[in-house]
Amino acid sequence: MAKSFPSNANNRGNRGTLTERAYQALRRDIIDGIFAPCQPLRLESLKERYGLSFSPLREALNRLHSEKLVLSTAQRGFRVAELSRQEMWDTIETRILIECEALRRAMKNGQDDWETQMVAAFYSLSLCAERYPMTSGEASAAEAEELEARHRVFHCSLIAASDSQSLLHLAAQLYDQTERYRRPLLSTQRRFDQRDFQAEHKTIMDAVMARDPAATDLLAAHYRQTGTAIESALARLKTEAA
Amino acid sequence: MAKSFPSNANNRGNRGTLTERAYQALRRDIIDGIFAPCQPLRLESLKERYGLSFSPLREALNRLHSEKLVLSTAQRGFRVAELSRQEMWDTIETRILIECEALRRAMKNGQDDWETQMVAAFYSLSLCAERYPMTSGEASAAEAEELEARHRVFHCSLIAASDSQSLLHLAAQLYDQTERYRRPLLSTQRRFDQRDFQAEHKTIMDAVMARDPAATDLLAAHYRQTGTAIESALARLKTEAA
DNA sequence: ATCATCATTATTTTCGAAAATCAACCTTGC
DNA sequence: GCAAGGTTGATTTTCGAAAATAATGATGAT
Repeated sequence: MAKSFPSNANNRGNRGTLTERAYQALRRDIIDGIFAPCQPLRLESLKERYGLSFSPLREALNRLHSEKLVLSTAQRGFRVAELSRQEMWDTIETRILIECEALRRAMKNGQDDWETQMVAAFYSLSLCAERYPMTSGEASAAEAEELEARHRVFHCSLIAASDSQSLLHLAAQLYDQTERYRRPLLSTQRRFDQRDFQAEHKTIMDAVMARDPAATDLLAAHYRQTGTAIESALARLKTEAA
Repeated sequence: MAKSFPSNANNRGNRGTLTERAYQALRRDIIDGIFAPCQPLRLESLKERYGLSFSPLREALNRLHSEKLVLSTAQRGFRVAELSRQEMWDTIETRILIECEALRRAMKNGQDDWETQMVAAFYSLSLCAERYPMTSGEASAAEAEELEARHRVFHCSLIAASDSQSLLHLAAQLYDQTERYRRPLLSTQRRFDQRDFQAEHKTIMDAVMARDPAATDLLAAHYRQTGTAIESALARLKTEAA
């Protein structure tokens, strides 16, 4: 069939090691906001929290550092990276630059199996989106995580046929960096919102399959729209908190 | 005056730690080809070679992994990443995409201090280039390293006034990844070749300062030309070896 | 001879203690 | 009162040994 999708965050082949577990756990806790931005991550308390020793924790933290989720200063340890609207938009715009170029190349090179993967990924995402809570309550963490995963696969599939490994690598990297911003959006959204998003995804996919050059514009607009949605979700959360 | 230039490779603030030393030493040895591509990097032998313990070595190797200089597989340790013409060109083209966009933005936003930095960086690079051996012999490792450093600062200064941190970050990242390919070029070049390069640099800088939109084309051409020069330098080295 | 199984060796990964470093507080002298 | 210097305590960083895992080679059965 086709190769699996690249993933900077996960595919490091370290599935079984404690370092990998530490990495996954820390990453989730940072993205879910268990650790607040700028909060220092003391080795001693992490050791206790996860029941691990220094070595795997340090290694995981270093990995998160290279993904810009944590900051580190020599001899003063690690702390959670801050979030800012400005950084979010900066990353979104760079993502647009990278992914639109990758998309152009994918549309040029893509064959049957690429299109097949895309359709499959879209369908898989649809199923997940339709399971979202209708009106009341928040989506569970597991639901949000599954949606996030399929969403990732879908966006990755759009550009998968690009001939450039480095573009795909950077796209994955930037996807990971924006996940942290997307999370509050996912947990507050309802099935209703998901349908809007899916409609956009469908429009983009159709344009891509038709090799319509305007597909890149649709993709860019989609990302900017997501950015705006995140901003209002954050505003909403802040209002509720107050 | 102005802020220092960003550098993914070095600026991690870990100056004094053993991890930092391990990182620098390993990086140099990989780039200089002391360790051949695909060669496994056994912890035990590295420990002996550098007189360090596991922890700093592992940390350094993980860092090099995220810079794509080494590969790692769970429970099977690390090995030097391979080199390929295809990967080189892929990286060069991506670099062009990123840097040209960054350059456009820099030309839009740049003020006096940006131009000043650029002129300074160019001059500093010129001095170094003029010290290169005229005809006979190879450039020393120290000479090549110094040239590389100033070259980096110059290219970084061109785009420094871009308003996007993420673009600058990616540009630095890609610069680091291409350094490994550039090295054989630097050690075989003579002052003669350096003058050609400096002429190109001058042309680019002048176009940039004049806010000429064609500056991006010049920059792209420069990188592609470098790629071609690397290819022929490699061919030459292979012929000499045989 | 071929294959599977087990023991041995090589190597990575993990641990917890020891050393090094930094921040804060507390003197002491002026 | 206040700066200089020193001491304590908290925290990171480093180490080398121990545990875990993969690779190699040997043994025996089919």
